[in-house]
Amino acid sequence: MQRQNGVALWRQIADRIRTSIADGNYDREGKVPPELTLASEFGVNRHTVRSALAALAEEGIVRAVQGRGTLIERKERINFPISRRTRFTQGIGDQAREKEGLLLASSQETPSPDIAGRLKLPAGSKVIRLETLRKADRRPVSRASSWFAANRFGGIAEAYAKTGSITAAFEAFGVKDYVRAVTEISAVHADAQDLADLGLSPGAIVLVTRALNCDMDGAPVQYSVTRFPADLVQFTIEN
Amino acid sequence: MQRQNGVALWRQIADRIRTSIADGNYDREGKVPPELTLASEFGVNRHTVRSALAALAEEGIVRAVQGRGTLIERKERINFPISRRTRFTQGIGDQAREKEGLLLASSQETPSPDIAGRLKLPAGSKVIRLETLRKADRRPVSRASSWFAANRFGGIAEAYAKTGSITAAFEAFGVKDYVRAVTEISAVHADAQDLADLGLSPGAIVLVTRALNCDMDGAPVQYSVTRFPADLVQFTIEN
DNA sequence: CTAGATTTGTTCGTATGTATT
DNA sequence: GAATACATACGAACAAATCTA
Repeated sequence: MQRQNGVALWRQIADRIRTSIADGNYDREGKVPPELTLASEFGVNRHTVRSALAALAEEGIVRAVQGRGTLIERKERINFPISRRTRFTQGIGDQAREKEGLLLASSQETPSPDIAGRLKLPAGSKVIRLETLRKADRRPVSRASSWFAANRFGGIAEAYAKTGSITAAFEAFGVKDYVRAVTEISAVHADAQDLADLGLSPGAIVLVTRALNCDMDGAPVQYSVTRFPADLVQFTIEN
Repeated sequence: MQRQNGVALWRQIADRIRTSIADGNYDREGKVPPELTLASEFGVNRHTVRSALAALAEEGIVRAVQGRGTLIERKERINFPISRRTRFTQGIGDQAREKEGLLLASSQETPSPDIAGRLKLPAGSKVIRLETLRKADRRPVSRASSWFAANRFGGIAEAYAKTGSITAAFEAFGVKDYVRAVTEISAVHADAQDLADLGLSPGAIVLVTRALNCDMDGAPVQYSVTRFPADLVQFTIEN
């Protein structure tokens, strides 16, 4: 365990305990080992372990009870399958009881060269941008920016706001079906926006997907950049 | 930019600049904006920005030159395609000149329930574990633990050590072809092992894949957990 | 039920790292 | 580079809640 490298010891330890919980290492007992045990395992003071556990308690992952120990409140990650037929709501399935899709903002704008290229738009085209937030069981699980060709999908913001579903909104525009063409996955540290929107703390990890959806004629209909809290989400690709 | 959250300001800023570089935001100039510009952008003191840039220089990402500015030395991420026919060496393709595969260690052991289940092994079976490190242009790009059924692949460690390729090693055991059945992707903070093996600094992000390969009869032949430095690697899924 | 062992909660003090001016 | 304020980390000791024999 290193010191003096810009990341506080207690946060490094919090990260390791969080991973251990997600990996199911403490499933037997349903609680984390005692503070003194963890302290000697990590070779640090008990105060440092306590700071780490306090951070995890803040995140709702554990709950400390005097005399009993530190109980695990929430452990598994939500799994998102990625396939040709990726659908957000279906993907979550029954991994969460309450599912919510919010439209944060929408606007019409001139696309960046990158986005125009991905959507194969002719020069001078406009796009509609949707900013959306998805929650599962009250917790934010994704924050997406999506772009659509304005001439084909004018008014999609209203359709999404009404239904809370991209699939339903597409149907209103005659797109009965669509498929995921490409997905890029990377991971970065949460930025200020992520901290606010996804309710994360600095140093948290965000999984970023850049995805292109096409209609059944192979024409791009949606390009989106979605950010997921990495401690809550993983992806599965089945071939 | 938040303080008091376990991650030093200079490291948060280093992370953001690193991401900006990887996203190509400074491609125009080939260098990072002046320290005073960055300082006012992030709302911090110039000393703090200097600490951040010093850390990035330590990682070999930038190089400060007095009078000229802070030049970008290395920027793009390596892209790994994930598909039914995922092959490591082919995947890198011509994104790197020098490619290297090292066998760090190998052993025969009793599998954990998780691993026995993934490989569909009968109770009491043994497995062979391979610890491998891959480099591209001298930099470590992945660190893998792989498990194989011992009764079918006894001696695969030697075959891998000789060829540096799983595909070649499989051929020696009569597995002419294999396919990727499932890939799980998640992201965590680098642990002590990652810091050492992948040459990362604390707080760095590691992309973790858990992959199952099957032979053409659909029988599992390899389960592996691979860790990639997130600032160097991204994944692409084409459907 | 009591007594002792376990485990978390709290309060001192001291030294070092971080960030600003 | 120096001075200052705050955050981080360690150590020792004791208090309070819970469990166990």
